[in-house]
Amino acid sequence: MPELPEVETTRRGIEPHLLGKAIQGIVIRQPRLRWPIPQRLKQLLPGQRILAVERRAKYLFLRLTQGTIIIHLGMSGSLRILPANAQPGSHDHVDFLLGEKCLRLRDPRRFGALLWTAADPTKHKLIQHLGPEPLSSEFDGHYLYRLSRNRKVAVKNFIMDSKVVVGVGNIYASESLFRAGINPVRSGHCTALRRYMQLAEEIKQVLQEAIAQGGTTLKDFHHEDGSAGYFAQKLLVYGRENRACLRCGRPIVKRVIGQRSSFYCTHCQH
DNA sequence: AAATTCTCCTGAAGGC
DNA sequence: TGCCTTCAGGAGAATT
Repeated sequence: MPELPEVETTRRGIEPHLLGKAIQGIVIRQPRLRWPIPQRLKQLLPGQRILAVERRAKYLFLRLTQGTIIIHLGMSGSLRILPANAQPGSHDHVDFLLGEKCLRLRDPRRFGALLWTAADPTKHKLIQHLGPEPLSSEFDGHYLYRLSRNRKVAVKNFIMDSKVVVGVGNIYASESLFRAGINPVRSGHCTALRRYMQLAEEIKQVLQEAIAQGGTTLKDFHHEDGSAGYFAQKLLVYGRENRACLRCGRPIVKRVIGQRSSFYCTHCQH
């Protein structure tokens, strides 16, 4: 399930294969993703060059000569660079043809999106209301503390709210809360500044470490060449229900918070 | 306004 | 072995 580190890993993986390349065409085998893939891309794309490959939150931008392609990988999406004639599998929905190579979008669960905009993509309706990037200087403990004053939701839900901060999905929320010693159920407004200071730092650290490891491969995530990420081996609480807490040895608890499974240590996290 | 619930979809895993 | 059920999950939309 691609979270921010996996999307950034994907971006870094595909970027060198795409920069400056001309798109010769697009093959859409299955247009029904989260939103229909615009069919006019078939006319729009041929001849355009890819000028930049950027990321904002979990969205990827392919900046073209005219306009920008916006891609979201949903929870099972992946992008790979393949020979143009590679046989497509059943969930390989889209190919961008780049001469001898192609950029292929696979998304078995089809929660992802592939859109196009002529305007500034950061002003796009899906993008413009997003909170700050977690790795930016704008995001810190003071910021979290300030925004949380009237929020009664669990701190885990609070940091997973993309209007608060982007890119903190279920896995990394659990991990950063464990590292910061905060019980995920604790309500946002009952969490002190010094706790938010540490939490913000742990979020930055866990995301940076995951990017350095090439992302977390649990089920669906693979690199642009099909290889796996290694951060799963560094997870301290996620998926470790009933196993010993790596700090105190007591069993890790699994509980559903806001419709999402959360893993934590009731002894180490308050 | 904030918080919760619903929804999209398919593969994996568990029960019988 | 195979069918059936349940679960996972990002995030917008709908609802309370």
